[in-house]
Amino acid sequence: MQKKNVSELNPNVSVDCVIFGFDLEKLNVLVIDRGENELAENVRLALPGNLIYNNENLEQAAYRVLEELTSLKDIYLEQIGAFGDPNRICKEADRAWLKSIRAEPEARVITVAYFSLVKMEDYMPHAASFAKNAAWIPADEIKDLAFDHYDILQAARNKLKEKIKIQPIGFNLLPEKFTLSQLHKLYESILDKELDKRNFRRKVQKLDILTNLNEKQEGVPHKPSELYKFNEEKYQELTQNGYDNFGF
Amino acid sequence: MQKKNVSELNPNVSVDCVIFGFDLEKLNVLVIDRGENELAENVRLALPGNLIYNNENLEQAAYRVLEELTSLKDIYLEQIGAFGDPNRICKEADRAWLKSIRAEPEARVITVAYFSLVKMEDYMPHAASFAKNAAWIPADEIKDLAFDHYDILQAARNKLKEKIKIQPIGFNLLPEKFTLSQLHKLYESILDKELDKRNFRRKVQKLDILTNLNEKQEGVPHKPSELYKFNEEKYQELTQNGYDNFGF
DNA sequence: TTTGAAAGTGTAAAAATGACACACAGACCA
DNA sequence: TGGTCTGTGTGTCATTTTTACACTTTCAAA
Repeated sequence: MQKKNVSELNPNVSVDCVIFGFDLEKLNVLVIDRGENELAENVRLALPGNLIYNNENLEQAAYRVLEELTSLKDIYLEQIGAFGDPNRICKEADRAWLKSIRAEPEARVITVAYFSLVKMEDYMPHAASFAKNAAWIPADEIKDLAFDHYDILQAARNKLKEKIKIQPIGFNLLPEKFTLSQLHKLYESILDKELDKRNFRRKVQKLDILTNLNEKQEGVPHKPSELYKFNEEKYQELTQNGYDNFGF
Repeated sequence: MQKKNVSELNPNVSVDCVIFGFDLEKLNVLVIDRGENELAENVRLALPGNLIYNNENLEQAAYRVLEELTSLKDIYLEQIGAFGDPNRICKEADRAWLKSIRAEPEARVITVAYFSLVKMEDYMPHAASFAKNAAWIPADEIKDLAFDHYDILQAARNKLKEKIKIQPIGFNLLPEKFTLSQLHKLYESILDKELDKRNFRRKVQKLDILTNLNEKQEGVPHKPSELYKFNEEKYQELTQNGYDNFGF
């Protein structure tokens, strides 16, 4: 057997990324539009992903995919799990598309999915770096995706839901300065249920991980809201001292 | 490229299983002893696992590994995640061992780990079916394992810990009839902390998923305990009606 | 019959949760 | 300039949940 070149692509393992963003109204997902050619409407969209290189680990591969697409680094990233149904590449359109780009639609590919949380303001469609074939789509409006990516998306949403009950990772989706209402809406979007305003605020206050910036929103046609930022130091302090309950 | 035989082994993807058992005292893990030849003490033990076949999905592969080893079917099984560090096969002893069984220690293998929960009584060392090179080892006594299996074991324990806070999967580890004390000890083993006896019992009672069998332990040198069984119907009923809180 | 060992049981204080309604500040418009 | 619109921000009470804590019971074995 020939000596392997360690930096070649592994034909059997890919990573896919569910990249979440929050537009202060609802949860969005960054998807790739593969274009109209021979592709039915419902599978034009796919999650960004790629085969891994033999010399990188899975998480590195996910970061690479993310960075190649968005130029963003230091992003919150977490593994969802592996998806490896032998029939996950069963849609005819997917097979055709694969053939067009790498000519091995018969290969068994298992994929390891990651979800990442991005401040949408850092990667908006009008930015020069925004990939031409990428788009933010509201998570609720996605009805189908290529391959098994719709399943992966649902798994990602569930994982995010569970995770945010335990850790305040939601702050990765918000701008540096945000209002309590925005935070509130974020939790409602992720948990997919209404939360009582006053009870929500009480709970957040008790967590004691927000700093009031003593600034107000400007230009809004109503009473301006106070702005807050996430206080990472305080959070670290709390968790290191064994604080446990960031649950919602 | 030659036509692929779908039932061949995929050289790049394996599954490994963390099989938990509970001896009514502590949590145990089923490990494979690879024997003394050229292997340092700390890496003689490994998790059961194998390469996947190209025509089976990941979960099927995990069930296959489990059944090949224990002859057990219909076991609780859940994915932990994928582990794919390029250096996960770095220990010299592991490379030597791999060479001895399949001669491709250079191949990049990512593994998808599962944990499963087994009633230990169904698979005890003295049974005819018990694999000669397998052994139940108390989870706390395992200090190292082959490859990255020690990391996988820790991930499995964490996953189990999180899961049991949400769902009463612990019953998969107990015999059909069990005492509240045994259940109590199980939760303490998994959560790795003491739980107040009375508070624990009160909580369990409120879950209302146990049936009192109105039988007592026999032959114990102290007040005999009442025996209970897990009431699956009641559990299904509760969960389907949106009951949510099986937390500990 | 005594001893040892685990089973089983209740209460009170503190904390967390859930339900609920109105005054306020600014923008905009007539 | 006064009125309207819109989202912001705030407190309380009843209920449930959590936590901490100690003694009596039952059986086997000595």
